Amino acid sequence: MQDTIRQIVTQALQQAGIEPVAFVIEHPADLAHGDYACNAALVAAKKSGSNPRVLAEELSRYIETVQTPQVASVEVAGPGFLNFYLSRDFFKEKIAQIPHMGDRWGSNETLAGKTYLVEYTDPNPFKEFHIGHLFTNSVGESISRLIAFSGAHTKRLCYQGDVGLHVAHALYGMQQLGFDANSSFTAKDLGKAYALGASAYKEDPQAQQDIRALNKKIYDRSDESINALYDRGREVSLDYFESIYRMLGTQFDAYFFESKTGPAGKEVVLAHPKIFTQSDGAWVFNAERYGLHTRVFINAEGLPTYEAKELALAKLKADRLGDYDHSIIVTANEVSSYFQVIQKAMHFVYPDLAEKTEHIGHGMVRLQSGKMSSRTGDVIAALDFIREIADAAHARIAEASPHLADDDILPQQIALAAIKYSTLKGSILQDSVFDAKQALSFEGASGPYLQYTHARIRSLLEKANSVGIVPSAEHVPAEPYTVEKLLYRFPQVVLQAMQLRAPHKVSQYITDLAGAFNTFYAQEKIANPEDEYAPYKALVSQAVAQTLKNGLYLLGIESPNKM
RNA sequence: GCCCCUAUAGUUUAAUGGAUAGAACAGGAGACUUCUAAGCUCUUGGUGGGGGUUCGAUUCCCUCUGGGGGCACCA
Repeated sequence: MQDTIRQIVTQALQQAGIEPVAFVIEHPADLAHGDYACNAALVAAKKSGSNPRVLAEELSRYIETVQTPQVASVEVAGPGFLNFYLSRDFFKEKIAQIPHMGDRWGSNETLAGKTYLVEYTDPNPFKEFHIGHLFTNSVGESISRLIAFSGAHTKRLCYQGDVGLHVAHALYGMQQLGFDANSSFTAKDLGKAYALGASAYKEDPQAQQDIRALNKKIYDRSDESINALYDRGREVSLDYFESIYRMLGTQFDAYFFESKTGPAGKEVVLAHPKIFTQSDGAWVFNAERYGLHTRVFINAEGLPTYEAKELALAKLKADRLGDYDHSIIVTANEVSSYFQVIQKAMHFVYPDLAEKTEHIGHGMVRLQSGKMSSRTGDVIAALDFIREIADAAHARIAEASPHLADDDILPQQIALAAIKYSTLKGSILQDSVFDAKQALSFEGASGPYLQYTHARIRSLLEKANSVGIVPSAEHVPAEPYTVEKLLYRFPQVVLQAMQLRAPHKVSQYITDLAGAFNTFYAQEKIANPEDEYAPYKALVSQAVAQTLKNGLYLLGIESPNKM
């Protein structure tokens, strides 16, 4: 459709004797400005120094002579926009297609034949899985789904730090708490042990020495009892993470561990003595000449740092997953400046991989009290957080829909919707302040609001069916409903969200759509067998439900049929 | 101190240099009492300060102020 309009405008420019210009055709945010708006006259007038309004009038005269079944009319508005209005038939035909396309409605083939890797979540074993990981997971999952929905073969990856000083902190804490490989401890205990070890490291010089020694033993696996404790702790931690991934609806295709990237990272750095240089006994990459920071890749003790490991990880991904076209890594933006250095170094070491690597540094989750820190144990565990909101959802269900009070997955579905929506409702690049009160609210622009609208349509369609209404586009009212004017835009929203890595384009759009539908619902009786338009209203409702479901899917949110 | 990001209504936020800065929550008013009220309608209220570029700036540039992140052997 956009191409058709582009063609019409291009021809009009030609007939008006104007040189081709780069113009934009977009959906105006305000429906009063038509279905498509074009700024060609503004651009062309700027170039020639003429009056954009006059030029637009001239173009519209040419455009009016072109007859197409989809375009109903064109008008000049504002400073010189050309606003196109689409025909009744266009909307009717579009809406009729949506239920047939089902779960594929809105998808595109832009990335067909390509393989994309998306790495996200990346929790560290032995540490708590907190709401920051929840944030990264929501972002990464949504981006993965947007990319897959654009036709790419998408592989989800998770990189977990199973070695390093943080593990030594945890093991030290476990020893202090009296745990051994045979004691039964939980992931929660590990979190406590970590906090204990971390503060001891900071405050007690002796503990610091012990922890450093422990760290070395973990690396070289020289102590049987420590190996056993480590192995058990790692297993407990990873099992715990796995249960969280299941709950969140993320299924990873491959896992990578720092215990594997470490040796490879050291090797690759030492293999490039011209790119990395020695400084104070450490191997560093001097990135200052590129306007970045110099960073240590192998420390003075000969151990590879995060930077070296990240370098090796890129290679490891290629080795294990075969040839890929693009690799996305989603993390919080606190590591963004390291990433620039790593990517610069990668540019020399693995130029082809560096080309294909993209880092997305999303905003940080902040508590009202300030930065969340797992070092001091000042974190909100993801599971506690989800549980708290699920409890609130359960209370709401018991009150509003008592017949569903025994449904044991619904509260969690609603809780996750609330969390994921609040994560993805705005730009992922901005920091977000964690507001418990807002997270517990299921009203207004929220995940549960969208789920509710979807569930209500499902039940409405059941009702319509029971009174013999079969959705169809046979009889349509003269004027399209507002929801119709929004529905056909969905594929374009999805494409834009994927290209901009901006899931909030989707959340914003389906929120608008739900709002428009709720207005429609309040104004029109749908399951009314007497109404000649009832089958069409049912069809429109069906299309809205499908669009909400697909949109929610792209945000990683489930769409229960009843709530 | 240096580098990067950032500042929109009381709060959470949207807006490839374009149309009357768009929503949600909170606040105020209301309708229906008919398909799920987690809903609907109306309403109060906003671009941190100062310059500049432009026909046009929330958007680009400079500066001041506030917030956040980072600044080599943690990840």
